[in-house]
Amino acid sequence: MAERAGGESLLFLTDEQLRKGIEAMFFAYRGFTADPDRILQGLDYGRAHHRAIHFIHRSPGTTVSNLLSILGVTKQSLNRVLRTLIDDGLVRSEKGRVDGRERHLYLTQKGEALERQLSDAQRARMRAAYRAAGPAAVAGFRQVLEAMMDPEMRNAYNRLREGGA
Amino acid sequence: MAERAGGESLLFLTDEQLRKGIEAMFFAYRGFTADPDRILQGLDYGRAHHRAIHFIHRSPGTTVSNLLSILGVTKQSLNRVLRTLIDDGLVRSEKGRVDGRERHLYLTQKGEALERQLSDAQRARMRAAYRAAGPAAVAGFRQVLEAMMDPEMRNAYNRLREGGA
DNA sequence: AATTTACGTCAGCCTTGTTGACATTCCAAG
DNA sequence: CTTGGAATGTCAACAAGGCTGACGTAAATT
Repeated sequence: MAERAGGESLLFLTDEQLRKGIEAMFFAYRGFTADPDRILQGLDYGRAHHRAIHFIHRSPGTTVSNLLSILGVTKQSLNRVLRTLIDDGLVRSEKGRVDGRERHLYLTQKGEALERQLSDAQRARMRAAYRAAGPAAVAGFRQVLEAMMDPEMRNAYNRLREGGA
Repeated sequence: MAERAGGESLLFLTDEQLRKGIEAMFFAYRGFTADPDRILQGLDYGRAHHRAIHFIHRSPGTTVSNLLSILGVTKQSLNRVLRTLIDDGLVRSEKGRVDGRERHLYLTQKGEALERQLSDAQRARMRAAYRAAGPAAVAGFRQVLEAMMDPEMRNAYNRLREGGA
């Protein structure tokens, strides 16, 4: 069943194959977050702090509303996280000079240090997985993930790709 | 930079490439859960209910502790979710006949109906992504995800692969 | 001057994770 | 048989981190 006129096999689109993909996403995501989670527990931080730190590191000087649209949470939720990071001296918030309503966010040295610790751990796992799977598999991995995103998120993702703050 | 003696490019292991992979996982996972989340909101259920329903459907008659090891949460946390599903008539819990301590879990017709609704939505997105990326990309996708799992989770994943309760 | 935008904050709610305490059941050793 | 330990499942209470709604302030825009 499921050979196309053109001869292209569509077996990879069976419900069974799709279910395997769904379960793979579930289990892999657990691995993906496991190492940072381990580091964060015991500090008083959680995954939400990690996400904020990652994207501030990624785009230094980014504004609060920028971060909101990337993280897809409410400002109240983000604010709670940001508050603790600022109070603990990991993040610096700077009033915008061109537009005084905006707050620009930066990691302090201490913040950068934690970011490095977290991303080192996460990259190590990613690197091992990439190395085990090989470059062709990695290309496919990225292709499928991109196709799985909401269009909005794909835009955010690609905007990040292009670069800076 | 980074050509190997053997000639195999290692450019796919740069920190930049790894970071892109990390961000892709983050954004893709959001898409991955978006459709079921939308369905569940308004019913009184959340992602935890979805996970329980998925794996009970997958392995009818599975025990609570079985489910615990797959989901990786505490039994107390799972129990609350299970409680509401049983009370609402989506899941049936049956005392084990060989070992009376165990409870075997099954979806009712109503439970199967919700399962179908949820997995249809999730599969539709997955199918679209798979189709857009093509079979070779899908193979790579699965390879990388498997390599990313904790060994324990990879075992759970593969045990599921083989089949039944 | 009036409105809109960006941000912060207070209050309260929900889901879903956690621990601790406890009941039930099975099994094995005394 | 009985007793104790291990496995299993339930109840209670708490914490993190989502959410909404309401409100305040400062800056920009009209």
